[in-house]
Amino acid sequence: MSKQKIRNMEEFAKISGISRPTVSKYFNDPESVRASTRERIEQAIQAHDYRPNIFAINQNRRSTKNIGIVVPYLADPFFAEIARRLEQQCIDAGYSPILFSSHGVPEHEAEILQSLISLKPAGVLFAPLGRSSNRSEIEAFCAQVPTILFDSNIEGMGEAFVGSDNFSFVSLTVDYLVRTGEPPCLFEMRTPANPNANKRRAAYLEVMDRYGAESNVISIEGEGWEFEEVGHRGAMRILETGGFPRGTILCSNDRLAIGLLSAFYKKGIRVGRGEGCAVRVASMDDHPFSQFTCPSLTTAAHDYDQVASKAFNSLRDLIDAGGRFNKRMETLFSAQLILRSSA
Amino acid sequence: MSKQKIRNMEEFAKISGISRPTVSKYFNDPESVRASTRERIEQAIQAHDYRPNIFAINQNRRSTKNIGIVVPYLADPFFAEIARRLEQQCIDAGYSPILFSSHGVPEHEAEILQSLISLKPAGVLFAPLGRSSNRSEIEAFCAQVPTILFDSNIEGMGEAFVGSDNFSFVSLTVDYLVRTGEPPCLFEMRTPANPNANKRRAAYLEVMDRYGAESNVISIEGEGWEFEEVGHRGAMRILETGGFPRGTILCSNDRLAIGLLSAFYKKGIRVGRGEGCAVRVASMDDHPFSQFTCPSLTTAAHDYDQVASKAFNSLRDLIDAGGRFNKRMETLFSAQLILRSSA
DNA sequence: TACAAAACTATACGCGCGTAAAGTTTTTGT
DNA sequence: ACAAAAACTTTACGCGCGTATAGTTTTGTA
Repeated sequence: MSKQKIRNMEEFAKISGISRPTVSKYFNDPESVRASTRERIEQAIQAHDYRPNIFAINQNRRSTKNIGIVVPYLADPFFAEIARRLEQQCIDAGYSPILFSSHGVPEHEAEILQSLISLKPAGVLFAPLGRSSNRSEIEAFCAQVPTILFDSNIEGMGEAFVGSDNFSFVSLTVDYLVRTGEPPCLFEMRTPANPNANKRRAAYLEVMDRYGAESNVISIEGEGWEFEEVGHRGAMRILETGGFPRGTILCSNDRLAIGLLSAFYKKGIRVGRGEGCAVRVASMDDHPFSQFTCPSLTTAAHDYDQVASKAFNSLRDLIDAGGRFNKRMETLFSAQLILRSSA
Repeated sequence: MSKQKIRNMEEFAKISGISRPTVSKYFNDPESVRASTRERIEQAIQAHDYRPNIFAINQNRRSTKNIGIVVPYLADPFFAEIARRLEQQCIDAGYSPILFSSHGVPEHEAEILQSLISLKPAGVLFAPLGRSSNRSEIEAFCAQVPTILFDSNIEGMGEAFVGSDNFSFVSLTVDYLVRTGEPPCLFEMRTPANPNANKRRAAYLEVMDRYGAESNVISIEGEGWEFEEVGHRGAMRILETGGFPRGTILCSNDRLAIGLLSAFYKKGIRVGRGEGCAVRVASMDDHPFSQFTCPSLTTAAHDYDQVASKAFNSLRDLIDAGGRFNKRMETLFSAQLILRSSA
């Protein structure tokens, strides 16, 4: 540290012996000043620990170095994980990520978008709630702020979409289940919050058809984002009223599977591919906890890193392109089959 | 909507027919202007959808309406939950919460604090990493920004601490286990990230002593915040080298217990209080997923709502008091025993 | 050594708002 | 109905920085 605290760039410029406009130039892009100048400034920064006032910087700029990251439900470790990767990408590239969770509530989502506009972000990485989202609100937002959608696609919204190829999730798992046993029934929510679930259902029907197998969709009731609870309750009801129609179940997502497995456990029904197992369960997402379910969950994994990288790079391109793409691109990454004990 | 977009408060004032200083006064506190004036302004807001420039507002203010929320590891649903409640409290009180996760990395934590200073928050709700935190960094931060610690206490840091009473977690669970069976051994990490773990160990030793029972602490190796993984690996090693010393295990936290239970499952050892169960497991935290473990986890629950409310209200008091308390207060909430199937 | 290009300095203005001071209008209480 | 209080309007300045312009110094090159 040193004597007195510096109040503003004027003072800092004086102390460092460089003119204010040049100092300003440095903070906007250190490479834009002569190496010797850069050194002197950086020495002064070290010595006096000065940072330009972020609010004054952003006041005039049409856009800032902020990047908004919006996820639908942060208490879901899947989103926490993907958000973590996105944050890191932003920081590495010199942006300031600001993280928001809609907490499963459409009104929160809309409010988040509203306040994001005030923050004049350079761009936004946005995973919408899906079905319950306020479409017109999102549309208005995307018209104002360069936005990349990820995870949940909403047709036509944002300048691009980056996510996972739901068809590959289903075909990989169904293929494996058929190859090693029998075609599965599908365990899902009747009114899923997330559009991926609908795509997975459609994929299931198509894949089963391709195998010439009869499809069998079990749609359970339940609203909201507490999927484990919904899966558990739904499974309990089924187990108490005749049971599942097949000994092989494909679960629409891992959180639902966690609830399903806990129901099987409670009923004393052994799940797995080994001896003495009554039922096999596979699922989709490779949720961070799916490794520790009982039994551990055979699942199709998102490529977290690829999705995060591609989403961020797309946003970067979008920012460089001035906020608009000629064509809305959709990038889908294939799933990877993770074989564990449940199927 | 209406004709053209309003650029600034000057224009907005003209259109609404109120002078700019009065409009400014309104935005600082709607109650501070005459009801009739308020109505005219609010009508104009509705009509033209104007919001003052947040950066210009914050530029001059010594502190803003921002409240920083910092948690050590957001991929842990426990912190996601508590963060959600804190966010809501902030919003309800008219503040803008800004959420950060240290992602288990001390350097990130320090950087977060640095950038928080730039945001001139009215206050910060801070759950530090604990052992690995950079103490002097945190100390310097707390000297500049009104800060309330929660969840993890670091002696002397921040103006107050709000958390859970670790002793009650241990005494409740041990008491129950003793009453219905035998005194437990303690399953924990040797070098826990979080200071609560140390308090729980101390409480365990004290409580066991009080019962005249011999304590037995099993400290497993492992670093970082992937507690499930650590718990699983640690438990597997123990099960493969002689097994646990007692048939009753108290786990230092639920995430560790999730790993432990998955190890028992893998080894075909039945956990629970019922017939044919070889071992009972209880734990602490009431992690959002502990309901869906196999078997469901008997645990001591945090009072999420109380902790969140008290932490926020303390911060509010702190802000009202000008950023300093005369005395550093520590508030601890007692645990509540949640009986499920594992013990 | 000279000379153009690059990088700098000095000066000045504007951004959108907070806020103070002085004067004017409206409201309130009696 | 009237005075005091409250709320308002007008005017003006400052915050910390981006950025434009014109002039000066440094750098790279021949």
